[in-house]
Amino acid sequence: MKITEVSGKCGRSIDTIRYYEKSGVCPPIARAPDGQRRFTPENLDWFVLLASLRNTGKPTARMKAFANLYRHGDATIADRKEMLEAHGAHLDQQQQHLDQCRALLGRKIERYEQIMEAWHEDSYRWRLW
Amino acid sequence: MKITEVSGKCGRSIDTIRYYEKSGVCPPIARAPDGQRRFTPENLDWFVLLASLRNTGKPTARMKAFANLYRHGDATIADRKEMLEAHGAHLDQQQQHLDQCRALLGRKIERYEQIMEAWHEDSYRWRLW
DNA sequence: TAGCAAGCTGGAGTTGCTCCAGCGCAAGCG
DNA sequence: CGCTTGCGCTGGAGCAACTCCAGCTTGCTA
Repeated sequence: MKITEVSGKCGRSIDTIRYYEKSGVCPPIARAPDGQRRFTPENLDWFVLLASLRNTGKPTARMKAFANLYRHGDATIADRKEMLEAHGAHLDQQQQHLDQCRALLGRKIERYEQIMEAWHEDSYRWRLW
Repeated sequence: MKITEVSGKCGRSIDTIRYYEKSGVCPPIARAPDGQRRFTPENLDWFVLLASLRNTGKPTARMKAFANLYRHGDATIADRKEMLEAHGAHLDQQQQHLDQCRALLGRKIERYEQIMEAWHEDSYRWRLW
């Protein structure tokens, strides 16, 4: 698989994918004889997970730690499970932020609507004089 | 109100609040004679909104645009409402990311649990030989 | 009156991208 | 056969949004 395909499937830019390799957030990618990257399906899986975790705010440093455990095989599964569960808690926090923001936005928009309605009422025109 | 109080109430660091003023994301804050910032309740409101929008990924550039409209009074209310509604759409997208990530995490954790259970079964011990 | 907490400023450092110039290679086309 | 076009590569600069720090002032308190 070439880089544009991976980019399309995981939803990150080509530059970002190269950056991930450079900074060690993913294992080194195999190269064709001319130096182009050739991704395995397993590589793709990794980028899909990576993208989803980054979408929800996991720092790449923690992803590196995760990648490190992964390299050491099944013995680290308990640790990895713990890391994913920790991210689950983070998701809950983000959900709160989302809900709070929605509520705040709702109130603001409602207030704006009230003001705009008032523009079309006599009471408002009176106040102008 | 002093800066620590605002920091506590809007959930951003003191440095971040100063940075927001420096970069024009909020109106200039009044100063006490000795140069310390003194925040009005309206200032606080602004930071609370700002924090909520930043928590959910609104870029500060758009916040500056919003601040600009705000400075021009009620005539810009329709535009401001539109901006907030646009952010609402962004929230929905984030919600999708969250849900997708939760699903992915759930699948991964489930698989880890299966592997860990297998460690305690004879079938696994057999495979070792 | 000394010491400590809380504030200030300017500036450097960090994270996570993003963009760009300049190059190689391979395919298609006139 | 040479030429253009497209895709890929690298190294390095630039950027957003913080974050941290040194070095200073001011105010309270023991």
